[in-house]
Amino acid sequence: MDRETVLASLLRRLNTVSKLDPADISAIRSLPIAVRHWEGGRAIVSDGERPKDCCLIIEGFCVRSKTTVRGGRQILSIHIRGEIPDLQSLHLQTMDHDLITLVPSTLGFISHASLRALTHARPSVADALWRDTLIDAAMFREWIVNVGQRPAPARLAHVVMELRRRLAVTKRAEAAAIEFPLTQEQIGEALGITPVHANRIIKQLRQDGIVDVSKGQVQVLDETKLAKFAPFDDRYLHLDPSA
Amino acid sequence: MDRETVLASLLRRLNTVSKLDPADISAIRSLPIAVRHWEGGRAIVSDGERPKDCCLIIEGFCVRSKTTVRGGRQILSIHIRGEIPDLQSLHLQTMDHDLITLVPSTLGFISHASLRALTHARPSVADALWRDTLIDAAMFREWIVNVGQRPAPARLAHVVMELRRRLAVTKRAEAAAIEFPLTQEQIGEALGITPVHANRIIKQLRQDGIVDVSKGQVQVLDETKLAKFAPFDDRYLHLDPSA
DNA sequence: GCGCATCCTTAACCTTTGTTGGAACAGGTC
DNA sequence: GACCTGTTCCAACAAAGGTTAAGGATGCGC
Repeated sequence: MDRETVLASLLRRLNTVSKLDPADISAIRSLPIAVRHWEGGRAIVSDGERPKDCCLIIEGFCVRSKTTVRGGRQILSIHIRGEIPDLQSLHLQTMDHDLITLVPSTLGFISHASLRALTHARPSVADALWRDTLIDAAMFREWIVNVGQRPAPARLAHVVMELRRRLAVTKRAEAAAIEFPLTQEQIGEALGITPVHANRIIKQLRQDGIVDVSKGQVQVLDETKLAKFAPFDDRYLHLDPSA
Repeated sequence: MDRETVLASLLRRLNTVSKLDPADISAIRSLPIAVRHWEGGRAIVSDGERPKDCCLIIEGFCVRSKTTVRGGRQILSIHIRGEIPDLQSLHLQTMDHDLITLVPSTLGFISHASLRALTHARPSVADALWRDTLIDAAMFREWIVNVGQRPAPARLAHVVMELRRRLAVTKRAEAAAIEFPLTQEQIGEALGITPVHANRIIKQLRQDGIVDVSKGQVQVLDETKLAKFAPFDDRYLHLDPSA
């Protein structure tokens, strides 16, 4: 994997979310990044561990999740390329959840040491990364609303809308279909429902002609119906650095 | 309200959560803080606003919440004294949720300008505040698990356990009772259930001799039963700066 | 003391979601 | 081809939680 591509995916994300000046960008460009490939369905870091680096997703999909004592698993967020899903470990040394690949992925590891040196040398880069973790928190807030307030079918539709909006930034959301590499069991874990019920609502959304969730992707069947069924306001994603 | 008391509540929180050296502490001490009193049930900042300062809770209780288009309200977190519930607005200019007092409260407002100057001058203070916002996110993650995975009675017990643990840090959790100034409707909004159902589970927990939620407080009826009913691991609160 | 508003409480009924168990299908391996 | 394993799909029944409606308590203002 060529270093220019790696940096491009990182910088695209940071640039859409914050304003970076040329000096910041060149400082980020000189960050050492160790590229590694990862199988699908494998933990990158697990609950209780103390990682020594942060993980940039160069290509692929990851989820973060927590497991309860009763064995239930809750998916907390879905991550796409360009994101650093465990940036929080920079200041929260011990993981309180798992980070897992959904599909075979290319990852870039950046040591805490080099990140800390960078943030201390350049407060404006610290601000950008800080902001990134705050957007993470904003997405968790919306996820709470999703699980707490919406009926199951609307929950699924909302997750689809969000992922679609985020993929659009990376220029990879084709008009009507997006990648969605979750099994029905994982969809259940994301929405706080059983896999059986996940299957029911997927069927229902398909029959109602709204979206078709299958084979690792989502086909939007009717844009208008979807927008009506799951009203989506992307403000919480804070994609505009000046707003 | 005497300035020393104000600083004490802020520093206690930051000190239990991060390691601050004497120079950091004295820099924080010189932060300008405008103290104001607020009625109960009133918004401090609302969704869509662009506040110019952050709000320290000196005395009282606040919640953060989001309202859906269908009118449902979801409480996202409960905040106690010493906390800065909208620290995130430092880098996320536009609020994506509301911050509301539950009871008459004393608040300290600290301008974004002075906080930004401080974090840029002292990277270690920036790290401490950054860490604080990351703990915020960790609490949201646990809140997602609570709403997504646990049956309603266990959800309530978990919220009680968490608040109890956090109040203990401020030395105000008496052995068997804690302040819990939420109406049953608000409890429902926190747990993602209707007020009627909130009433049902409160009754059940009381009858089962676990906790008694009433009159703005929670009485723990049986410590052992509670611990068994709602196993609680406080790791996600990241109260130990070195862990 | 009366009236008003807010909160707590309960009951009956209905809808959504969970549980159990099993069939059908695909991809991979021997 | 036969045999895995993981996934999708489905049906019947049970449990949790939502809805509606209404009565009782409590505190506050007048």
